[in-house]
Parts: sequence; structure tokens; C-alpha cells
Amino acid sequence: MNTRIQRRNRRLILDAALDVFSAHGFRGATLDAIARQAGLSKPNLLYYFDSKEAIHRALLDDLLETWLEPLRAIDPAGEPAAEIMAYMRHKLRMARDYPRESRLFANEILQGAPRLSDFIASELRALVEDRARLIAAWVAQGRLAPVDPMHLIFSIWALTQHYADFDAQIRLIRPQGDPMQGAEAFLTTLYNRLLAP
Amino acid sequence: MNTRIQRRNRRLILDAALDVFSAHGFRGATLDAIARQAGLSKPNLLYYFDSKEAIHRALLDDLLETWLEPLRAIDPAGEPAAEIMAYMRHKLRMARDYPRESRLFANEILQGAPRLSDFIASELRALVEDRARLIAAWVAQGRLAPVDPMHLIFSIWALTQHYADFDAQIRLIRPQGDPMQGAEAFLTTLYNRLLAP
DNA sequence: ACCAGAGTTGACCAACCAGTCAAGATTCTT
DNA sequence: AAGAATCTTGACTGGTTGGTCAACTCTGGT
Repeated sequence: MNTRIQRRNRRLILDAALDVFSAHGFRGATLDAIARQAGLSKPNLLYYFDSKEAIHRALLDDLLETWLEPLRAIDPAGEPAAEIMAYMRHKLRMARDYPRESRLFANEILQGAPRLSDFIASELRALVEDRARLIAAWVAQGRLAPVDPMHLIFSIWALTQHYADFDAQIRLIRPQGDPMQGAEAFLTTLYNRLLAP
Repeated sequence: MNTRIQRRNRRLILDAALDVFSAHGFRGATLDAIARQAGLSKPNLLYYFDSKEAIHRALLDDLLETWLEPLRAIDPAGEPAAEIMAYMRHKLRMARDYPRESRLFANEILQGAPRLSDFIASELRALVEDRARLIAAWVAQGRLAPVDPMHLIFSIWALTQHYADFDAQIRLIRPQGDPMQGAEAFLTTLYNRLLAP
């Protein structure tokens, strides 16, 4: 039927909710704040989503596929260092272009991952283990310097997401200019030196 | 006068508050939860601290000195790579031994650093700029490989705090054994290869 | 043993919270 | 133009929250 208004309002709500949830965490966010940000009334929010929980759930569901994709895109047939470098750059670009999503995820993990433990313990874990095996094979073939594959993956997550999650801190320490200026060059150097066999 | 009961209860409250604030953020934490965790009544909490805000403030004040100290301890007269490596190991040990403090800090930054902007923009910023100049001088003398000093410091923060802040994720991905197993070896390798001139 | 001050708490309050509902406004279809 | 379906919201509810207060108990010094 009339899906134009529905689509527009759902998008307004999810966009506002991403602002509020990523800035305050689940418990710290309020429906009033989301409604105000979306320019809708609170009962109207609950006309489109069953509950506060359901809005949050919808945001996470949107996010999770996006989160897996770059890691999945590492090509076993590619050149090892180049593949890992491309993964790092992909994650860094995501931190720059989708900082709210990164902070939503970080808030969730920081608070014990209550709503993500299923996803992490099943899909993400399986994918990480698979990619770790691939990297271990590359190391065994002498095509990468010897590194612990799991820690290598964690390091890429830590270094790239840091620019989104700790953006407030970086801006206060380097008030002039773009907080991410030089980040890609620095990380490229770092992983070039780490991975060269 | 009688400071024994006061000291004991203040410590109980701050310890419980650290649990609750680090797990839920400021807005997500409740005085009831802190009181329950501390084994005291809610009015009793407010006998020792003026408000929820005051408890949080007290935790942050305790934390901030501890946060600066390792960075301050980098010795301009020392051997460059060894000094930076020692700093990294110091931060990693703090992430292992004081994960709640790390998460309290992370929650605060993630939510825009509303209560830390003064500290970051003044004391932390001045110290970071000073240490960045020191590292830049070491690079200029050819005693370190050329790296952006600011990004080097950020990378140490990101990589070490990640093990505390994203502990829940790491545990779910590697359920067997200590989440920090191998972390020190990995980071030592990483910074050895990055910094060798 | 006494009491002044320190420590403690049940009962309470006003503000805020997620969520409901019935009634009204708008839009779509014919 | 009109009826049906969709969309919107003011007013409300029951529960939670930070914080208050008067009354109570406990402790240490004499």
C-alpha cells in the first residue's frame, strides 16, 4: 500500500536513533530524544516500531552485514600483504564514513555485548577463525612475516575504529584540521613494516 | 574524627560505582545499582557523596593522574625504541590490571567526552604535544624510523586499550584461554618492526 | 554510664521513562 | 466526493530515577 510515508519515516527514525544510541548507549538513550531528533512524536515512533528495543535491533541488523563484508572480501587468491592492506584501508574508510555505526557497535561491546553475543559467538567468530587460518597459511608459505593472525585482525579493528570511537579525544588533542589526516599513511607504513616477509 | 568508617564506605562506594559506570555509562548507571553492589542503602550513598555526578567525578579524578603517568614516564635520555616499547607495555599492563578504569574512560570519550573535555584539551593535550616533539626529535636524529609521532601515540592507546574495552568481543571470538594471551608478544613484534631505524 | 556527633534508612517526592489508547487528521482508492 | 485505510498525537499509566528528610541507631570520648 502506501509505503512512501512509511519508508520516509522509518528512515527518519533510524537515522535519529543512530544519533542518539551511538551517543548515549542503549540505556542512556530515550524515545523522547529520538522522537525530537526525528521531528516526530513519540507515539508516532511506536507506530512504526514495536519498542525501543525493536529500533535498536533494527539498527544492529542493518549494521552486522556491513560489518562482516570487508573481512569476507579478503581474497585467498590475492597477494597476501596487499589483501590485508586493502582490508585495513576498507575498515579505515568505514570508520571515517560511518562513525556513528562504529560508536553504536563500540557502545554495545563496551557494555558487555548483551545484544550481540549471538552474532559474535557464531557468525563473526566463524569468519574470523576462517580468515585467521588463511593468514596462518600465508605465513607458513613465507608470504607474510610471522605474525599471530588473530592479533593481527584485532589490531586492524583497534587501529581503525579508534579514529571513530575516540574521535572526541583526537579532536581535543589536535584541534586544527581533520582528525584522520595522516591516519591512512601512518597505518600503511605500520602494516607494510609489520607484514613484509 | 572517625575516618575509619568513612574511608571504608567511600572505598566501597567508589568500587561499586566503577563496576556500574564502566558497564553502563553515566546515564545508564543507577544509584540503586551502585548501592546494591556496594551493600549500602541509596540514602547512605548520598550521605558520602553529594550526587550521582559527584561519584562519577571522584572516579574520573582518581583516574586522570594514573592515565597521564606512563606517558610522562617516557625518558628523553633513554633509548628511543626501548622507551616507547616500555610505554606500550605499561599501557598494556594497565589495560589488563585496570580494565574497568579503561572502560570508564572509553565510555566517557565515546559519549563525546562531556566531563573530560577540559582535562583532554589542557593537561593531556599539552603532555601529548610535548611527547610528540620528543619523538619527532628522535626521528630527526635517525634513532627511530620515520613515523608520525601523534599517530604513533594514538596507535599505542588504540592497541592496548582495545584489549580492555573490547574484552567482551575478544572473549566471544576466542573462548578458550586468556584473552590477552600473546598480546604482548604481538605488540612487541609490531613496534619493533615499526620503529627500527 | 552518658551524650554529642557520626552514620543509617524507610518513606517519600517530583521528574522522567517506555509504552497505551482513543480520537482526530491525512491520504489513497474508487 | 466519499468511504476506508493509513497516519498522527494529546493525554494518560505504571514503573523507575535522583534526591530529600525526619527519625532512628551506632560509636567514641569523657
